[in-house]
Amino acid sequence: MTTRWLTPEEQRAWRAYIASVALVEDALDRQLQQEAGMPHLYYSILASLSEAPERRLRMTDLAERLKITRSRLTYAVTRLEKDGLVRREDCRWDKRGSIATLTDEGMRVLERAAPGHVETVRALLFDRLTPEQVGQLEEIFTAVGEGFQGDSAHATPEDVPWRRRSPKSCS
Amino acid sequence: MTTRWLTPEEQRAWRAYIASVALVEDALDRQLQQEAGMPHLYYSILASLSEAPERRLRMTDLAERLKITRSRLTYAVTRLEKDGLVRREDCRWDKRGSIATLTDEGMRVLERAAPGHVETVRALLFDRLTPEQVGQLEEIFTAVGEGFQGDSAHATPEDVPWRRRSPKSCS
DNA sequence: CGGTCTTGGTTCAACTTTGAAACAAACCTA
DNA sequence: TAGGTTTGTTTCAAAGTTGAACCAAGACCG
Repeated sequence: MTTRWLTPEEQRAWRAYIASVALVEDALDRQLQQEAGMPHLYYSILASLSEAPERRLRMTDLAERLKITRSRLTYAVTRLEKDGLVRREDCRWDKRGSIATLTDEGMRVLERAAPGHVETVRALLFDRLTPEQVGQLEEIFTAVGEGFQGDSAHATPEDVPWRRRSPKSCS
Repeated sequence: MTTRWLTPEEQRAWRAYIASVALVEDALDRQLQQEAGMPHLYYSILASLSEAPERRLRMTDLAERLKITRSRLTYAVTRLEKDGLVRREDCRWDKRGSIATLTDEGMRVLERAAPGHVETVRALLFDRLTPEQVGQLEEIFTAVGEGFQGDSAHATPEDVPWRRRSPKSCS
């Protein structure tokens, strides 16, 4: 089929999207780097752990929640562990497993950083949207996210290196 | 003021947004890496140049359009130049200036990669949205983008390292 | 059991990004 | 026009990311 180029409307939407997303992520990274000494992803790792039962999560589960590669997570957790914000423990049920646990110190850092982070998210995003737009935002990205369920929906329609595993959380 | 935490709706929207944006960017990067041997940003650089008059743009202008730091752009252009897709020229009007020009080879690479890229953008985003949602998407991110006009709207409300310069395009 | 395949994590090298510092050329301004 | 400031760009080291390769340890199967 001959390429279905973007319509003018789609093009405008795409450009606005690309530009703003980059700006928002950068601003978030800078804000957290300043106030908590870590990039947004690292903050998200702490946040995810804080919400998990016992503040613990297996590496693979954590990687999946955050939609990042295991390799990237390994690197990040190693750093957070050095900073004393996260601790690695062995999984007793599965000796291959490694469990990341949020330390008390990590929890404190997270709690200290949270207000500023939320404030920034508001300033960048929600304060600029109407309540209806917030709803639309959710619907749009929920729909987009669903495109990644099960299949890859991109590049090579085959070879997907990340498959969801069974939910044996081992906690 | 005590922190205005996110409401449940906002929280859902935020999470859907964060997750999907990451997935989309990753998918885009992989697709372009496979088909064109370069990440999305590099493709965008070529695309921006291709639309500029004479396919030339000053580094700073280019950086601004793409919302990236000059340093990041320098690195990227150096790579693209090595690959022969972009050429650097001196600006005659302002000897400090450096102008990036898309080479014919760069144009060819861009044209070869474009169909696949657009197809991916569709598969990931537009094919999953209704026409109304496309409109909403544009409005939402246009609004968000406007938050970055002139002020910094984030982290340190002062020190903004990027100011818009006068539009002497020097072409 | 013994062999094989899969899964959970880490490692490593190549690449990219970041932010501060360094430069050099324009621009004032007294 | 000398001296100081701003602007355009690059450089450099530290930090982060990527993807392939590797190493166990579970799971399966005959």
